[in-house]
Amino acid sequence: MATDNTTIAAAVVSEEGTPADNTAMRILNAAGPVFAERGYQAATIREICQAAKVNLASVNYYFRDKERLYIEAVKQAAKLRAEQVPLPDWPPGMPPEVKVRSFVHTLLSRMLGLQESPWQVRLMTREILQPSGATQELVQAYIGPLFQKLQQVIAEIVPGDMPPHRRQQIAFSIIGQCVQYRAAAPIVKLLVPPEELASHFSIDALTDHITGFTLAALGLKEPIGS
Amino acid sequence: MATDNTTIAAAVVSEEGTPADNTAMRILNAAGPVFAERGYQAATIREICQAAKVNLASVNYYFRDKERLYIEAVKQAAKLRAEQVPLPDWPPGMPPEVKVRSFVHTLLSRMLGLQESPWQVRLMTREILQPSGATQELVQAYIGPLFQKLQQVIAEIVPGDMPPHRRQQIAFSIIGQCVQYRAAAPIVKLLVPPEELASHFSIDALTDHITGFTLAALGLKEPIGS
DNA sequence: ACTTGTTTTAAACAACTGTTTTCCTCCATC
DNA sequence: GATGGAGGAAAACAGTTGTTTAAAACAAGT
Repeated sequence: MATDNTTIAAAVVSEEGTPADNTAMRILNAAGPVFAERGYQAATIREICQAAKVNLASVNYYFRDKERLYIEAVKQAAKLRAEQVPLPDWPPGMPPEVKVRSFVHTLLSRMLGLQESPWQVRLMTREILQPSGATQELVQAYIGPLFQKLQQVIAEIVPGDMPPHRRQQIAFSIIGQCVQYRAAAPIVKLLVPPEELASHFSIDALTDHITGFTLAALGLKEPIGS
Repeated sequence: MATDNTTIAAAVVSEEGTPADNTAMRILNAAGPVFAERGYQAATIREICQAAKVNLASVNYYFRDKERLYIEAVKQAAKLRAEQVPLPDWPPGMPPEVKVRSFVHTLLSRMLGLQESPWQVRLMTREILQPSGATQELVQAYIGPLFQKLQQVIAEIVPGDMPPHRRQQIAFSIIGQCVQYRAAAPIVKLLVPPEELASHFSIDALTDHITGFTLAALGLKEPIGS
């Protein structure tokens, strides 16, 4: 017996540089993209096992359920993406405008990939929109720290006596501006002419706009209309 | 035979005040909430028929497929929601600040319901995140007009020589701030203490914040930090 | 070599899915 | 009154699903 309790993931992911050759790891790596592509229900264990080149029964052997496998896949997606695009860490004395900009850039880079959004992000987006068990850990490991760090940056800008809920609203305003280009990507594509998409809705162009919009709202920059 | 081609919906929804007692209409009304709740794959025809109190074969009789039924359900959700919360229409001479505010309020009201978000919105959110055929019509009938109208309001504020892609970016910044409270609702609930949620993240409170943030960014109002 | 516990495999299982078929009931038309 | 087509009801169908079983293969300890 390999699966005794909740420490499945720890045993599966094991220590750092796993060559990912053991069965459980192969399953986990194959499951992420499939879940991201098809969604929880439409994804079949058979497809995952085929992609991982393991036997059909392996999923139930190593991860008890389809659901447990899904949760582990979501958790690993968050872990991977946070490693790929770590939160910025600035030396002391860095001006807040720069922090906001790099923060926005990090957020957009996490959401949108270089080409198309990576499976990790698509899987997490799915989970966020339709919570199914892994949301809480997702927030704790991935979104929570990000949210806190953003609030710290905001606190450096706004007056000290501003109530915390206002800082949270501002943080959500920044996050919301970034996130939608992932969540509503198909719609953005339908609303914006394709030639403008490439030039003015790239990560860098959007970083410019969102940073400018936000800093203007906070009084650190001229308003948008010059 | 009742379903011959693409004019199914027209025949089903028929003229205006349908008493919704005919079988096809009962199915359509029952399908929306079920699809919104479970998603396309997890929703079963049997559950829909049971909710509509019609025979199992009726879905395939009136709508050919499960997929056609789904598309019709999405379209009707957009139609219903647009009727429930129509876009604002202002008399000439109304100052742009007021237009922005009422627009934000409308957007938030569409997204968030009075209590919890209605099934129409949840279904549309699903479709947007995972396009499956009805997205295009959804954009044309529901999101497109909204986007255009918002750009008109923006055009009244910003300088006339501002390139169109900048107006689009601003429009997305406004929409993004609103939409996330629907798309990422479970996460907002996890990040914000519940007592603050009710008081400072209601539709009215968020309207105040987002309007203020946006108008400040556009130079129509003082920056956020007083 | 033999035992012991773990992993892998192929097959089977039972439940559920969308869809189709078959039959029955109306009800208007000739 | 007979006829025919449309609407509805129940059953059956064919395929897929997650999961389990039972046997085989393997690895290591003695």
